[in-house]
This record gives sequence, structure tokens and C-alpha cells, in this order.
Amino acid sequence: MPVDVHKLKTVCSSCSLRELCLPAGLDQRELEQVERVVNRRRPIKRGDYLYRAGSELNSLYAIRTGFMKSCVLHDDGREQVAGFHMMGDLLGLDAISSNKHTCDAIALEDSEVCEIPFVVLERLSRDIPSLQQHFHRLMSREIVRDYGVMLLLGSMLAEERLAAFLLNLSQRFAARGYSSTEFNLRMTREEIGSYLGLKLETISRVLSRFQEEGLIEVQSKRIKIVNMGALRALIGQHDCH
Amino acid sequence: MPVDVHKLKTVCSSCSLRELCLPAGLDQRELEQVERVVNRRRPIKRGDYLYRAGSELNSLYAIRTGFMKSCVLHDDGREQVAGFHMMGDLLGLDAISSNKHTCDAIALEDSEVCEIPFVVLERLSRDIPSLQQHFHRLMSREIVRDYGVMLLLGSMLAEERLAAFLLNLSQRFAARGYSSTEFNLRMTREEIGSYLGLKLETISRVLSRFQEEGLIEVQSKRIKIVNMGALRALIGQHDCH
DNA sequence: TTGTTATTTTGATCTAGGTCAAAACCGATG
DNA sequence: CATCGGTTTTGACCTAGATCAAAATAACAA
Repeated sequence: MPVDVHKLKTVCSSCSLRELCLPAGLDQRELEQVERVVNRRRPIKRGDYLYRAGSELNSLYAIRTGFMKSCVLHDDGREQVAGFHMMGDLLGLDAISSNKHTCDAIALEDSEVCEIPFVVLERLSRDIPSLQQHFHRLMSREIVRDYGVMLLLGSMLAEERLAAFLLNLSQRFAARGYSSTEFNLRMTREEIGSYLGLKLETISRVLSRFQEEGLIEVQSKRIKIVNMGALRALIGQHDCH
Repeated sequence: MPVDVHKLKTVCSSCSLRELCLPAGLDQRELEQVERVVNRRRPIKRGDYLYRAGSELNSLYAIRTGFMKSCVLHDDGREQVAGFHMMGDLLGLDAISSNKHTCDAIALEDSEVCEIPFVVLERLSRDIPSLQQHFHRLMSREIVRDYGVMLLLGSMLAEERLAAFLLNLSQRFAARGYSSTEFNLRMTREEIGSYLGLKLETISRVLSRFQEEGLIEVQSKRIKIVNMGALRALIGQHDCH
């Protein structure tokens, strides 16, 4: 099936795979190849697993629509949310090292993903240098993100963590063309707490405090950022002696 | 940015790059190519920076000998140790995403690294599939490690964190042919604390407690693990209701 | 709509780990 | 080998956030 570049771009962006496709000059043929790999879609119902820790790595998944979380599991049943993922994010990178997924990926709302068979991606990225580069950058970006989470968990106060969390969401929504100041949380207070290393009551309390102080407006899952600057100022203002 | 592996053999052992070379069949010519890339050595004095956050990515670095830490920096000067790295670990992976290093890498003792120009590695890994695979696995392994740290920081008690830390060191020493039960820490209590999201006094206290309980013997930086099993049992025994 | 369950808020209390302070220790350097 | 700055240990006390509990609210299925 012949495809013109313009259409392909549309297809790709409609697939929300700005992440995977676009960047840097792929020529006609390359785009076709990439498209073929990326085309299998798969819907995931809210609450369903995209994959589970321990299961075999077959594909990476790019989120087309929806919202997901990934959870690291501890032997004793404790679980820790390692990340929240939305349109355009690529999931499953952790599984490459051992060919087994090391965390669960669960849909927080009805979602759709593009399935990308990993072996095919690996082969393609040998033939298409710009794809290879892009893939490397994506893995590296995940590592950078992880370092940010470590910083957050290791040395920030509850208020700072939550401010950072809200600002991060805001930014990511903005980058996808949604409002940076009004959005609703797809996850529960408990899930936020798990991600931030805090308990759900603390999340609730800090959100309330933020509201009292006029930084945000909250009504259950609906968030409106009222004073972005003050929220930013909260981070990293820890008195250092 | 760190990563450790255990299998290696002759060819690259001189460079201690069991990490980068070996896995899966490289033929004669390929080995030579890889060796050429990996051959530039560079000594780093204790306390010196291998690279700094913000500096341009030129090379990745594999540690030949010595011990290093990487630190994420917060705007306000707070710093968080993101990892400790030893022989065979590969550093700099975080820099690929933006072509700038996102953390400092500092030698904790006189060390030597192999410098691996990233563009060359990228080119080579297109030509040598097994190298490509290995490189992907290394990046992925770093992500898995990061998830482990998140779990630790997000949901473990001080004792569990320190037990996990000691066991991890023990394991990594063992994988490199050193004693798994006796080693000395190259980092200060403060650096351990930063890594584990605790204060140095807490590290000191918990180490003392472990000694009282007969789990380990400590004399300043010298550690002897006396009861490995009990140490293991400490992790993940948190009463879950 | 109503009943049912999950989620959220808020208050009262508790505690793991932080903070402050001081002494002991260690290793490098002259 | 005495000295000096950087670690480490230990104690006394304090606080951010956890825990426990209960009410209020939202989500949802019948």
C-alpha cells in the first residue's frame, strides 16, 4: 500500500507517536517500515493490565490514548508506583535487560496502545540511524526521569513533592496540547502517595493546604492551578544552612 | 548510568569491560573494532570529577578500577547521590537524551575509566547486532536499578534500606571476585545517607544496631557481614496488615 | 432513583527519623 | 608523632508525616 509522506505524518501523529516516528528525517521508505511496525493497536480497559511483572518481553508499547501507571512490586506485597504514563509515552523499556517485565503496567482509564514488537524495532533501528538515535534518547530520557524521582523521594518535603508532581503533570498536559492549568487526575490519592513516597492522607492534607493558600483549586479529582509561580517557588526553597 | 554484569573473559578483561565486549559472538574483526573504541584510558584522582552536570556528552565511561558516585543536583544546592559505581559499570547513559550530562560523576578513590566516544559506539552498534543488543540491555538494566531505588526510597524503613544497600554491595563485590562478606565502604555515612534518603546519624545508628544484633561487624569503613541470612530477612518483612 | 462500595477529607495521636550538640576517632600532613 | 580537619558515634530532644478513626463525598450498578 503506497503512502505519501504527508499522510504518514498524519497517521503517526494520530497515533500520538510523535515520540517514535517523527523526529529527524526519515525518508519515504523508512517511514513505511516504521509505520508497519507500529500499527498494531490494542485497547486496554480501565483496571486491566497491559503487562505484568515477570511476563516475557514481546513488545514495547506506546500509549495512543488514555492513562496508565507502572508499579514495582516488593516480595511482601508492598507496591510502589514507579510512574504515570500518558499519550505518547513508551512503556516496557525496563524489560529489555532480562527479557522479562519487571513491573506491572495498569490502565487508569480506558486506553489504547500501539504495540511495537521489540525485535522488529531493534532490527529497524540498525537500518535507520535516526530511529536508533531516537530510541537511545528515549531510554536515556527514562533514566533522567528516574533520577528526578530519586531526588524527589530522597530529599524533598511533602509539599515540595506534591508541587513537583502537579507541575510535572501540568507540563506534560501542556506538551500534548491540553490545558496546563486545569486537568483532572486519573489516579487516586493513594496512587499519588505511592509514587511520592507519602500516605494518602498526607496527599489529601497537602492538597487542602495548597487550596487554602490559594495555589490551586481542588474538587476531588479536578485540579485547577491558580498560582503556578508560587507552586514553582515551593520547590527547592528548602532553607539550607 | 551505572550497571553491573558478571560474565566476562579474556579479551576485554584487560580493560575490565566485560560489560561492553563479550556477550554473544563477536568475531575477530568485530572484537578488534570494539577494542579500538574502548581503548582510551583515563585516570581520575580521588575527589575529581569525571564529568559535571551540564557538560556536553562526548563519551560514555566504563570503570576499570576504583569507585565513583553520581549525584543529581537540585537548584538550591541540595544534592542526591543517585548511585555508586565500581569496576565494570558504565557511566553517562543519562546524558544521551539531551547530549548533556544531568549529574556529576565523582571519584571516591583513585580510579581509572575507559572512555568510549558515544558516536563511535552508536555507529559500531549498528554494524554489530550483538553489541547493539548488549548496549540496549545495559540501558535497560540501569532503568531496572532505578526502579529498585525508587522502591527503596518510597516504601522501605531505614533498617531495610541499609540492609538492602549492604546486600547489594556484597553481591556486586562477589560478582567481581571479591569477598561478599568483608569489604570496605568507599563512601562516607553522609553519602550513604544521601543515596538512601536518610541522614548520616541515622546510618551510623542503624549500623551500630546491626552490630549489636550480630548481623555485621563495623569499624568505621570496614564492614564484615556476619549473618547474611538475617540481613536478607530484614528486607520485606514489614508487617502488612 | 437507591443502595453499595471506593475514595476523600479531617481530626487526634503517635513515632521513625531528623536536628542539635558534643565527644571520640581517624587519617593525612608538616 | 603531634596536629588539624574531616568523619563517626552517641545522646537528648523535636517534628514531619504516619497511623488510627470516623465522617463526608463521589462513583456506580441495579
